[in-house]
Amino acid sequence: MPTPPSPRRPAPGQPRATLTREAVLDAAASLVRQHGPQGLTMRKLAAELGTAVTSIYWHVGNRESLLDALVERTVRELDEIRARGATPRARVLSLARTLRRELLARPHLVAMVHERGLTERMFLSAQQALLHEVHAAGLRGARAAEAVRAVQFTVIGHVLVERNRERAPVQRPGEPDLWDTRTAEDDRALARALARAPDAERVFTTSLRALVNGLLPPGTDGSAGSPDRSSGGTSDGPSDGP
Amino acid sequence: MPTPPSPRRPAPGQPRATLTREAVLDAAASLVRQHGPQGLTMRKLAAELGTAVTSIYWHVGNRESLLDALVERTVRELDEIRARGATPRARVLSLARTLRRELLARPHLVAMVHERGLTERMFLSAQQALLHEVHAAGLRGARAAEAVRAVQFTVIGHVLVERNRERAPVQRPGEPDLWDTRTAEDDRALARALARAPDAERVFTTSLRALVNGLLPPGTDGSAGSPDRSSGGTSDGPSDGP
DNA sequence: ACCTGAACACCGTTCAAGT
DNA sequence: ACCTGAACACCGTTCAAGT
Repeated sequence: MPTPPSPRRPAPGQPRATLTREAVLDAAASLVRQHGPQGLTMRKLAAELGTAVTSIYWHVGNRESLLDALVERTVRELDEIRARGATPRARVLSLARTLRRELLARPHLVAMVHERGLTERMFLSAQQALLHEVHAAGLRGARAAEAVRAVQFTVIGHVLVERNRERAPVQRPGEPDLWDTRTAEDDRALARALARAPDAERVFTTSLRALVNGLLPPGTDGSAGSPDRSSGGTSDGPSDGP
Repeated sequence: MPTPPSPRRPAPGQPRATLTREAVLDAAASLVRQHGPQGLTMRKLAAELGTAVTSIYWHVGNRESLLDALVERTVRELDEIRARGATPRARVLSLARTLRRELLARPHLVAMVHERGLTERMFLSAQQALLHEVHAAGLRGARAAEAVRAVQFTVIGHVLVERNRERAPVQRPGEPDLWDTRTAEDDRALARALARAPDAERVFTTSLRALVNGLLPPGTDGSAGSPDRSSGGTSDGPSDGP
């Protein structure tokens, strides 16, 4: 949310307004977003800010605590996610989609959060919100916990794979034949479903909707619209969607 | 680019014979497993091997392609995962558990695979195997693809969170009260289910079993509710691998 | 074919010294 | 309170020179 409103233009050697900790963090975050943590060197950062390398140390201590501050900021940003929508179902979907978008917007920072063991902390607010909706939909106890986790892991998994495809080597056209021959085993629809590289957001929304339909009990939501699936006797696991 | 030298066999017990590419990779992998990629410096590696820093360059080119080779090796190792068990259900579970174990055994290397966009490639073999079982259980087309992805994402999600807990800051005792007050909302069982830090493997197996029960159509498997496994030991995975 | 030390450019960090 | 350059230890990499 806090965007760079800094009036500073990076003109190396040019005197400017006083250097502030916020300005250092902004410039550092920008470098990390573009080139990852190893693209952030104290000397490049100083050049970007037009100061001496050593000035930075006064404001942020050292490189490690600078990265820590960036991580802290990221956690705080992800913590501000709120649900939107009328029904629990819609609100869960909105949470998942927002989560996905925010994670994809800062992959390097998210990776740094993970390295520092703060992934769960980062998800805490979203987890609480998911929990609230799942509760509102009627789930309790272990069932509710499972549902929250399922959504969370699905988001993580999708983001991971998407992020991976972005930086994947060429492979995109040659990919299908990994699946064709006997791999997909006489099931062409499956082969396509697995090998295709379509609109990632659509795929995400679709499979998440299916998951939510399987997880949440029917009837809490007018928009359910799908014929109820019979699950055998005791089994109550998530079914599919449309 | 330097060509790979002939596969000469170094004396098994002896730490110091002639320097070989394999020996370099082994030592490098060991350093990465212990301290992560940034713990691998060419100079430390040379010290470890008892050679001059520059000798390494003859065998592996440079640091970047050394890391590439490590990644390649990791992908190859994860590619060797095989299913075990009698029923599709059991085989899916065994695949997931083996996958989890192998991923947890080399978190840094897995992260490097991901950075290079090879995550999907690394999962390819497991994905094919999962697909085979899901097919055997009777799923087809998009349903089968969804099931494979669900298992895959669940494994990834669990490994991510587990890994995260390992390196998380203290927080373990203070964690529950994040959930207590109005967070878990009058549902104490839920609060405990979400905040607890119990045997991670058990949690994994339990939620995966639930997922599989929900995904696979009933009737293909007689052992639906069998209370067979209660031992804590890791009993199913093939301990193949280098 | 394999190994070596010297040398270079870059890095994070400290510190005495400035204002 | 803030900023600075010099200096140090460490890094990856190149290269001419050894065997």
